[in-house]
Amino acid sequence: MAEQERLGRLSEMLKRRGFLLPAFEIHGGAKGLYDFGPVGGRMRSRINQRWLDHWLRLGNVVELSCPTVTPYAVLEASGHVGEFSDFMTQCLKCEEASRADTLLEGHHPNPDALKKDELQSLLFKIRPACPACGAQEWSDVTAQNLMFNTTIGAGPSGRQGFLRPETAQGMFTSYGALLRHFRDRLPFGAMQVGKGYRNEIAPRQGMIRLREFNMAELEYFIDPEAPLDDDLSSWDAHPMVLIADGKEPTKMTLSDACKQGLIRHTTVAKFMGITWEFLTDVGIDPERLRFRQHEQDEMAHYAMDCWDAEIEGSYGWIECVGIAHRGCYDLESHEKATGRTLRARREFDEPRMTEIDGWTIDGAKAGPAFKALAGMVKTALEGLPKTTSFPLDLELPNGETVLVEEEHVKPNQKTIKETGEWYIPHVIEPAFGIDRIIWHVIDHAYHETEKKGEPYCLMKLQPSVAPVDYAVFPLFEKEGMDDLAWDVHQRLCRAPGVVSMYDGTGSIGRRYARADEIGVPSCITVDHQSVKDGTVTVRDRDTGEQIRMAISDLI
RNA sequence: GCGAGCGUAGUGUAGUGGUUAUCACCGGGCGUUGCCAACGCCUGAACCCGGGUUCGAGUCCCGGCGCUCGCACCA
Repeated sequence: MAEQERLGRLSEMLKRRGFLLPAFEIHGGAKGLYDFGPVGGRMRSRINQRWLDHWLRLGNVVELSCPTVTPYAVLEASGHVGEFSDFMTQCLKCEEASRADTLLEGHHPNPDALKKDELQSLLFKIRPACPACGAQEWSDVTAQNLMFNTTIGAGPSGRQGFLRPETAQGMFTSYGALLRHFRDRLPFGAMQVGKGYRNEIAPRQGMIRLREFNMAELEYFIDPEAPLDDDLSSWDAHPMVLIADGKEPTKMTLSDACKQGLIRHTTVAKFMGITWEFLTDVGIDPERLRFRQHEQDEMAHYAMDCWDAEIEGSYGWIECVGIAHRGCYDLESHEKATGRTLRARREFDEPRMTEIDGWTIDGAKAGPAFKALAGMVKTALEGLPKTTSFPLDLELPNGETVLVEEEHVKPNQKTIKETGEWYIPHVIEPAFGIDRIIWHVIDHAYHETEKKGEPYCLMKLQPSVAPVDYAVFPLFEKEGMDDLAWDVHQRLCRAPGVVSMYDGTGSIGRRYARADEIGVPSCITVDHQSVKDGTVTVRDRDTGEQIRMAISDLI
């Protein structure tokens, strides 16, 4: 209850001070869409930048920026067209909407795989009871797609497309360029921060479920046969709360979790470590951070392992990051759909020699004799041992039998040398919900205290993500203090990456309070002495302590 | 999507059919003070949108949009 009230006060402040605002409000608002306001906008871009910098440290990761408008074929290949469509039906009595496949569970081995008309006819045949009212009459099945539809181009030549539901697909489809860039050497990664779109049926809980959201994803391509030797020692000092596959939470190091086989791949563990580092770096309380492994039936069918970073805040434990070992699913899907090769080459330590000593066809004779079947004959023949004698009745895979004469064949004797092989890389994907992370950074930074018996609000943001670095105040807007303060402000604004805010209205205490509320780490005050000797006071947000320093030493 | 509740200045609110829509914080100006939401004076700003009932609607009715919660959905 108290938690609810705190959430109310926090939301009110975020709106009032311009962190987060409902979008398009003067037109009545739009569900699931938010503005980052004059204060939140800066914070968002800082967190995005921080995220990119953090992963760039890996040294083999590049940043991409792919379109949000995505052709139908791309998302069909990725499985999103199928996966993100729900077939809905409505109870004719109580109008409750249900998923057709859910209603038919138990009446079909895999209703999820059925097409629309198959679901429709099965639904009308089985007539399952409505979970809400028990009636058995259902409307026609309609497709509800969670992706935003759009048309690329105008008129009849327009192609169907979607706004992307994740940034990942653009990185998979750029695989060729990435492989070239990294000179054919794995592992490597591509990442991007950007918008994703999901036409949620019921967006809820403020920033937690949005229709347009900020996401940051890394696709890290690895050789599945490479040794699992990622160095996890830098996190040995930080045991983390892990919930493995439905088990009880335990606190242990990533190294131990790998040794016990809870985390199935050391790169997944390493990314969990980097994720932990990033989240705590931007201000997430490590005590309210845990990793939960997806249970087998919860995981996408192709995924080999998946760990979510969950953060506790005003809405309970919320999944904010997913670290998934996706196997070769994505590249393989795009390969199948396009016929393009999306592979990497692995050289063998020693060339592999294969001795072949058997039979093959003599093309000049066998070709005219078997015509269309010649290819099949060749394959079948090459499978036969050296000891085979001809003529021979050879049974082909299609059931036909052909008579192979001695003149149709010749010995096949050769040595094949292979120096390596092509394989489809596996992908480990950390996917961050930036909005959810920003929400929790704010939630964890928001402190309600008292000052002289009055409620006082302090946003203890990490300086690296605070929306404003410095607030500059003239103690009073006269006697040259205003001009000097404005000069200091200008000087700070000209420094690269520094955000300064000038505030000359209200009492000095009020201005400190306003700065504290949006988490400005340092307040600079220009007073009478400043005008005489060029020094100012610098106040620390969290301690309130002030030191005096020369303006020239500020930056 | 269904059900319930709600929608009034920047924020939080009062207002059960009848003057110029309440109060507080808030914002701005001037002055006093001169380092932690100070004081005085002045001042700014709202009934979500559309329709209906009525002599008269912030208030009642209908529809839309939005918010919160529950169910369902979703990661």
